[in-house]
This record gives sequence, C-alpha cells and structure tokens, in this order.
Amino acid sequence: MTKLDIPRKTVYRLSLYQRGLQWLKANGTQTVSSVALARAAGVKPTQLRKDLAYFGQFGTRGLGYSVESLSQKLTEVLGTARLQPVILLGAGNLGTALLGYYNGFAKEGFEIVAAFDAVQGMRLTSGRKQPVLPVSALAGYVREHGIKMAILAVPATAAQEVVNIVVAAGIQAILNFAPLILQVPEHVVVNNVDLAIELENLSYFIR
Amino acid sequence: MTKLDIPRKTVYRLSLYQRGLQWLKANGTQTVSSVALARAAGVKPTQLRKDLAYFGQFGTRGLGYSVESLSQKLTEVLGTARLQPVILLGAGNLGTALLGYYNGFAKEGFEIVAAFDAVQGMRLTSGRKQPVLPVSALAGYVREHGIKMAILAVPATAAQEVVNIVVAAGIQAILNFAPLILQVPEHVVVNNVDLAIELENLSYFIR
DNA sequence: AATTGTGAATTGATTCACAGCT
DNA sequence: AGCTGTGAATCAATTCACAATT
Repeated sequence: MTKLDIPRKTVYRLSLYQRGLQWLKANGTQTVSSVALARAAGVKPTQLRKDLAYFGQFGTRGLGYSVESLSQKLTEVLGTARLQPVILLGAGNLGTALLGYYNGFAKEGFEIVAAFDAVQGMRLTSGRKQPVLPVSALAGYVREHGIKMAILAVPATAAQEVVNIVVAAGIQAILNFAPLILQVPEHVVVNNVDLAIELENLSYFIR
Repeated sequence: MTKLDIPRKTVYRLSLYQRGLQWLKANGTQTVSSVALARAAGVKPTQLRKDLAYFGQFGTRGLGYSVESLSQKLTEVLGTARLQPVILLGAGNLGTALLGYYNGFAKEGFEIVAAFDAVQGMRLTSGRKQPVLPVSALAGYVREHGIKMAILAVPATAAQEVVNIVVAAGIQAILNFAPLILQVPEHVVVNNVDLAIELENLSYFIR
C-alpha cells in the first residue's frame, strides 16, 4: 500500500483522531473505544476503524485502543514527529494575523521561521521574532534552509507568481489563503483555505 | 429537487464558479465555455456541467454560458443577493485578525456587525467600527437583529458553551475556527476551518 | 463546428454485518 | 461479553460518451 492509495479524507480524519487522543491523554485516560473516539471526531465508529486499517492494526479486541500508543502511531504516520519549519508568504493584514496565530503552534509541530513580503519590514516587524524579508531573498532562503512548507497569504494577483518562485526553489506543500486555484506541478500539494467561500457556502443553507 | 438533494460539494463549487465569473466580468468577457470556466475553478468541465444541471439549464449549445446571466443565477442560488449581517464570537488574537480580513467583504455580501467577547472592550475596539459587546448581551442581540450567521473564534474550551447560546437565540449557520467538533441541532449548519489540521495534513504529503 | 446536457458506466467512500480475538 | 478488523453491500460522486442544439 503506497501513500497515494490512501484517501485524502482518511488522512484528514487522522488529525481529528489525533486531537481527540491528545485531549484524552491530558485527561489521563489510558484506553478508548472506537465508539468514543469517533464521537469526539464527529464520525462513525466503523469509519474510524476503516481509516486506521489503512495503516495497520492498533487496537485490542474487547478492549479498545491505547491512547498513548495510538497517538504515537498517528504522529508517526502524519509526519509531525519533528518540528517542521514553515515560511509565511505575505505579511499584510491576513499574514500578520496568521503569524500571531501560528506562533502558538510549536507544540503542534510547526514553526514559522520567516516571513516574506513585497514591502520589506511591514507592520509585523516589531514585537515578532521572525524577520520579514524581501521577495528577492525568497528562493535563496528556501533552498538554503531546505524549507518544505509555505503558508500563502498574498493578494490573489501576486499569488501565482510567488508560488512559481517557491516551487522552483523546492517547496513541496502550500497552505493557500489566496482566493484562486493555484497551478502547481504534480508533486506539490496545495490545501486551500478560502474564507470568503466558506461564508458564501453557509449562506446557501440559511433559509 | 429540494436543497438537501444537492451535494454539499456541488454547492461549494458553485462559489468557485462564481469567483471565476466575477473575474471574467471584470475583464469584460461576455461568454465562457465549461472548459474555460472549469479550468479557472480547478475542476473538470463535465463536473461543472453536472453541477449546474442540478439547478437548470443555463448554457447555449455550441456557444457556452453568458458570464453575466450565469453569475446572476449563481448569486440567486447561493443566496448572496442581499448583504448578510454576521456576528463575530471571540475578539482575541484570531478574532481580531478575522475582523480586519472580513471588513473587506461587504462586496462579497457579508458584513460583521458586532463582536462579542468574555473580556469587554478588547484590543480591537480602537479604530474599528464594530462594538465589542459582552457575552451577556449575545442572546438578546442575535434575537433583536435577527442574525443568522456567526463566525466562531473563541478558545476550544469556551466554544460549545457560546454555540449553545447563539443556537438557542436562533443562529442558523456557524463558521467555526475553534479546534473541536461542535454539537449542534440538525437545522444548524457548521463549516469548520481548522488551521492546525490543514498544516498537519500537509505534513503527511511531504516526504 | 462547437458546446451543452445527461443517461450510463465507473470510481470512490461509507456503512453493514459478522467473524475473530482478548 | 465486548470490541476490533474487514469482506461484502450500499451509497455517493465523478467521468464517460454521445445525442441534442445552436
């Protein structure tokens, strides 16, 4: 079974399970059933079991799952065992906000190590630990530090251009906040977070 | 065909098509084919046509779709014809950021009319047009102004409690940024935006 | 000639039902 | 007795293939 045979939705739910497990661990719970953990993740128990089955057998029949060892296994599968350096592209309104937000994420396995912006030394310079560098330094930085992940928070008009630069420099995954569909090569993964569309989508459901 | 027979994913893509159409309209383009519009939305042309087929026939064979009239139709279907008042729950780090971000959204059909926080008069008071009200005023405000949509940006520990209040007061749709699965009645729609999980998910795909 | 609209075929995801362990 | 693991069945979404229309 290769990584590509595993449904993206399954991988996504793994993170939900992981969160449930963290919560249980903090509570001192040792063991959890698929029913209980599935409820915390908002899915059906059979789905949770099927999801885990892609990666192996982690439970004990009649008993459930060990919170500690399942969460360890998920960490391994998800690749969050080591702290992952991430760069922030765009230090405007949204970018600044995200920086503040993600600064609390070291415990989740990610650290924003630098920000880049067309305008150097933006708002966020003061009181932040990350430097705000010019776009001209982007390709070099990514290559030199072997950065694999980027958060994209530039205006839609600049997005594709910036993406081309980081992709050429070796970026493998992009969390995209810009409201457009990015064109990237096969081997680059993009997750889109589109706040305007989420709101618009909700408005369909209110009568 | 009732609203519930239409796949959520289809509704979601409608917003992507709408965005493509806006872009074409701004460019002065009159007509667009399913191939071209689908590319802008990052989907296959047949999917776009199937999606539209849920709502009717809007194209002209041999020619394509009228940019103007299709976008008008989507506005109608999505329910974004009128400006929709939205409340922001939580005026902390992320909440403040979202407020700044969504302030640019009046053109998209949404307006944040008030923010609520446990701590009154938070950071964002100065320079913002929206009042920051205490949670005690929440239920009354929602009922009085007939608010239907809320953006939830409070800590996970407070989230369910706040949701219970707004749901009881009549809220119908929630854009949830808090990292947990909310328990809500059938008739309330929740869209989750989980930034930590999006990053974690990406880390699975980098080798 | 070009392009939509759509039934049929396919692919993918979820849920069921129960065998297999502890 | 309780709960996982999983093949089979079901349900849902996507894509194909082509007839219909301008």
